[in-house]
Amino acid sequence: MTWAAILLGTIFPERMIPLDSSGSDVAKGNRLLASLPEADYQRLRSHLEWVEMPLGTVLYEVGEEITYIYFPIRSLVSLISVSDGDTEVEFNLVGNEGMVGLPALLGGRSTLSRAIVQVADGAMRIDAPTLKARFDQGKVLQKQLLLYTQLTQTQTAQNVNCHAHHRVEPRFARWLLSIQDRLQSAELPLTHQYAAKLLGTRRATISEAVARFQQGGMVQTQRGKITICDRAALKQTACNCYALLRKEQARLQAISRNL
Amino acid sequence: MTWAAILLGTIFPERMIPLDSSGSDVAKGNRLLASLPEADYQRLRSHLEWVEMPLGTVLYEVGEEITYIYFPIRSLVSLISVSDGDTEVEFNLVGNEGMVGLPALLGGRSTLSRAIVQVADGAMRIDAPTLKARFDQGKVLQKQLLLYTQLTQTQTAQNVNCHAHHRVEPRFARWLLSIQDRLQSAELPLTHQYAAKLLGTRRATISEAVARFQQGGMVQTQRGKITICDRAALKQTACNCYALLRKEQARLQAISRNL
DNA sequence: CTTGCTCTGTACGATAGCCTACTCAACCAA
DNA sequence: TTGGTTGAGTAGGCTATCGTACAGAGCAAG
Repeated sequence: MTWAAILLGTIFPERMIPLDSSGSDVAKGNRLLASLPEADYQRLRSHLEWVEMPLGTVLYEVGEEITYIYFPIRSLVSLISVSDGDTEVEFNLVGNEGMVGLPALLGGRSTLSRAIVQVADGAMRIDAPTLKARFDQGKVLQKQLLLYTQLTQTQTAQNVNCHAHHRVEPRFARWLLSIQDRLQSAELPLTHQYAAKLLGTRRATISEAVARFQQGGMVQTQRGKITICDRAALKQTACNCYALLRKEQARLQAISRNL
Repeated sequence: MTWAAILLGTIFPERMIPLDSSGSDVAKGNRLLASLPEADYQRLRSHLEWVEMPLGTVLYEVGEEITYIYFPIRSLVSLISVSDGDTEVEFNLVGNEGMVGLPALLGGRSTLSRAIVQVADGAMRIDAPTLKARFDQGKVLQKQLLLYTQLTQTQTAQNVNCHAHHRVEPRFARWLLSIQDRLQSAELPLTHQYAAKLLGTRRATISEAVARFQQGGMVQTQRGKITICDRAALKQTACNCYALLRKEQARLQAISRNL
């Protein structure tokens, strides 16, 4: 972001929201923002600012006060639980369907997890206290964000089940699918090392799974990139956590739309 | 519950709240209720009704509308995620520090999990729409329940980590400790079979772990019962998820008290 | 074109936890 | 006392995954 843009942003904050090729509001690229009632959205709009998020950016750290809330657009953010030193796992994945920074709304200010950019691009961000103030007014905005809270809770719970009962291969397949859903692209920029870390397993195990997927014609790979070729076959391989969560997400979003 | 009690309850609902030996309100045996501002609590009081909960009672089922919200007292409720047929895992454990039925407040009405009584005794319950109406008024009641929501989210996320990285033995040790915390009793009524199901493992694996605990003098066992003898040693064996969550729980409860 | 770094393919031994299944012990009811 | 039921100890073979490790391949910078 240039200094000019920052200055413009200060004086005319809405100028900071870039327009996409069709001239429409890029912020609507986040489906959670897009689904807000237009009046609520307009009230928030001037507080939203576009930020670029390079790979590996830490949006909040364990125990650190959350100052901004992010609505990813074409980017992907992993929520990671850390226990002993370097043992991490992803327990939630946020793309254009959600937001990062819920603990700020729930009142805890910080949390035991880390939010880190897994696929680089941008997000709309908003000052946490500002959004919290709107949230605390109740109304539809609050109800929608609470439904999103329930969705993340459900996803996390399903991940417990998945880690307890499902083998790496189906879990990995599910994970690839859920990334594709959030990115709306078949090219997933990830290294085996990184995937292993997020899935809580070894790199070698991931490499072996990738090899099998490739043999089955489900994916193609290049260095640092996995491209999904056969979504249907991958769904067959994935555990049914995938289907269950998709359905539940649809249900909750339907409630959200009818508020 | 006798018919007389039910009738009394209908006419004078507060009569259904039993008094403990010291003559004080049993409902305060639930710490979440006890921590509410006295005014909020008094407004809820007449809607709260005491229920006995035998072992195995299902408080809500997968996909089923949640009609009551429960505040356990001397009882323990497991929240269970189900995927394929009979593969289950506990992703959260609720005792006198919490409540069962959050999805009713968050707006989803139902959820993908099951709530089942793991240690029998009682609970105060309230009609879900009634509590939701109070909740939707905002204020301190809402803020406290949202903080509790964050706590459960954190616990669930930690469980993902725990299942991904920790062996059965430390996980089991942690689980025993967290049960004791919630029951405030060293005698834990559980069968190996049941523990195995909740921890997502085999009965034999639990039996072996119990044998080792017993050899180390940490627990004593009788048929269907595990008694904790040496809490300190058990803490040594448990993974540090235990310590992490205890600390976070204390932090969130401190915020809650100062609202 | 070389150098160096990161990503990936693959291998081998070790093992925790799985599946199955049999036996014995505790408790309950008749 | 007896018989039935449920909980607990234990065992043998199996395998997915781990830990570690090494070598080749892609890519960027000099």
